[in-house]
Amino acid sequence: MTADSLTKALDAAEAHCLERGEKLTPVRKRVLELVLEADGPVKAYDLLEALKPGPGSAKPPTVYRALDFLMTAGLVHKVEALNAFVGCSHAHDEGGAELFICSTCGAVEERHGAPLPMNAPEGFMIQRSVVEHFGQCANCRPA
Amino acid sequence: MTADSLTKALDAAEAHCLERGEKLTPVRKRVLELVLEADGPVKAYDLLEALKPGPGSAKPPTVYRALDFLMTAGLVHKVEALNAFVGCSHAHDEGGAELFICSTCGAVEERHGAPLPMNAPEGFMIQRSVVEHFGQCANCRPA
DNA sequence: TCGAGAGCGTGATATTATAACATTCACTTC
DNA sequence: GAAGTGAATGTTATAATATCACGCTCTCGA
Repeated sequence: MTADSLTKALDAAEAHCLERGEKLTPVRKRVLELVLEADGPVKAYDLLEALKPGPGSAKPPTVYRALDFLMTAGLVHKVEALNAFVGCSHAHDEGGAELFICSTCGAVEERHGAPLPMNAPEGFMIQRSVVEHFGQCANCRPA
Repeated sequence: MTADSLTKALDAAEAHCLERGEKLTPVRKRVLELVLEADGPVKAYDLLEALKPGPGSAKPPTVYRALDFLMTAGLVHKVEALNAFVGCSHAHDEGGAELFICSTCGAVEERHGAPLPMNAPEGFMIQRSVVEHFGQCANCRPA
């Protein structure tokens, strides 16, 4: 992501939060920036390290709170199978996304409107879905 | 699960392992039994507690090794979003299952042959998929 | 001014998982 | 049978992930 598009994404995120009546505080903004800058899924403790250059600040709760906020706002997704987080450039309020994660280069593609399962158990009411596909993206695919 | 069907499931699991040229050792069998007995997803450290009544044995690697073996054999699945494990009554060698987990009673339904995503990125080759749906099963669904 | 609530700092601790190395045991090969 | 081999397990320690609990400092409005 270029510095320019990063700035734009952060501005858009800020606007998105304001619409929701919430604030993208400096800590939250910095965490979102770090997640968006990364090439792939980022670990919470790597974010923590990256935040450290501040004074004594940056303990685990700081980064987990920011991530919770960003997830609730739909700006970041958690990759459950990796215990890692990815940025979501186009904020959306729906919960679920379908993630395609390249195991080689780490690139993550996000899709929405996943086809809902044809074969859910009778009467099962879905509230939240986790859908993560791991494999090789077009670039990394063996010839 | 009744004691009878549990016994049958364990026997079937043993046969399944033998077909694969592997052994369902006592530790592995006991872990599988505990997972199958549970009403829903089980945590690794709960299994560890349940194994303890043996002498000094049962340290974390014991249960994680057994779980790895059982997952590889297709006898157990990991629920990534919960860091928990569920038994799979009908062993199968394919990797992926689609899980429906009731957040109220903890019941887990498993389906295979999930509808594959219509909208995968061009050229993306899927190797492993994690598909977990959380919600209310027919019994727990509010009226 | 003052209370209320959100956000954050801080220290401690809980939970989940793996690394690294020693031991045991069944099996085979001499 | 003795010695070698490999899979499984035991054992100690530690890494990695996540949350709790408490208190401070703002801002905002009554």
